[in-house]
Amino acid sequence: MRVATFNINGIKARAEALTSWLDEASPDVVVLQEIKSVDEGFPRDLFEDRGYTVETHGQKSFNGVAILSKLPLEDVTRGLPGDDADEQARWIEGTVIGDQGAVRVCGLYLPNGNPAPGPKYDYKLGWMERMRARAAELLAMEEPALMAGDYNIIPQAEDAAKPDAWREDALFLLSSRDAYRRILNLGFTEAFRTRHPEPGHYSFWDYQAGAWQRNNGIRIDHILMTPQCADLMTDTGIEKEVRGRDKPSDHVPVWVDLDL
DNA sequence: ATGGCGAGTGTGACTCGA
Repeated sequence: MRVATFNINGIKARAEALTSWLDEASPDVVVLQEIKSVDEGFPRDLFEDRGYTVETHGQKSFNGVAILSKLPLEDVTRGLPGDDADEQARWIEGTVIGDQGAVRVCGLYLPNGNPAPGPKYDYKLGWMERMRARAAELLAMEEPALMAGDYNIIPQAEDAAKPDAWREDALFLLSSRDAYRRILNLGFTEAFRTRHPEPGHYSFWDYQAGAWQRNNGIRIDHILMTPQCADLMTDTGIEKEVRGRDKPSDHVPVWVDLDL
């Protein structure tokens, strides 16, 4: 079973790029971020025609997450627990039933947080505290589960082409990395870094200033797995070349293969 | 990490993103 995450930066603008990638890569499960659409406006036919079950958690203009699954998808929940007043659509969960067992899949779009300091940065750190609570619950179940998405966190200097340029940015501030580390250190395994310890792998290149052409990227899309899930991992990768296609997202897909 | 972009909203020029 292949599970991928992809921040598509707008489902309407990315219909062609996303469907052509799905047709070629054919992942079993994809979590999407920044669909930038209400649920009623999501072009679900595009994906149902390709055999995917579609579950969305959208809002007008911004944010919005979704799960596409070719395998049975059960017990879908929307929203990150812990703040009933939070109206930003950034979290969705579902249980995917594979041939050998099930995995709980959480799709997330973690707040950017800029400018820092400020209310947006406070929201980011508060959101990460709530995510840590949910992550602890997932670990306590002692079953295969993963949290995949756009974390808006550069975990270490080797995850940026120019780390010095990000020192004061909400994606790389020490307090941001601390908050990420507190979640990871509960007992999760980050899929990509376990298999690819060397620097120079990125999942985002800005549209501006020739960032793609200069390979001025950052690695901010991650898949964190519970121990029971990590035991099932057979491979993981980043689909870098997708960034060089027509009308691309500024992010590329990141995936993990599970023996399920 | 800005000279340089792009999407959404909604038709002007703004907000938002990373």
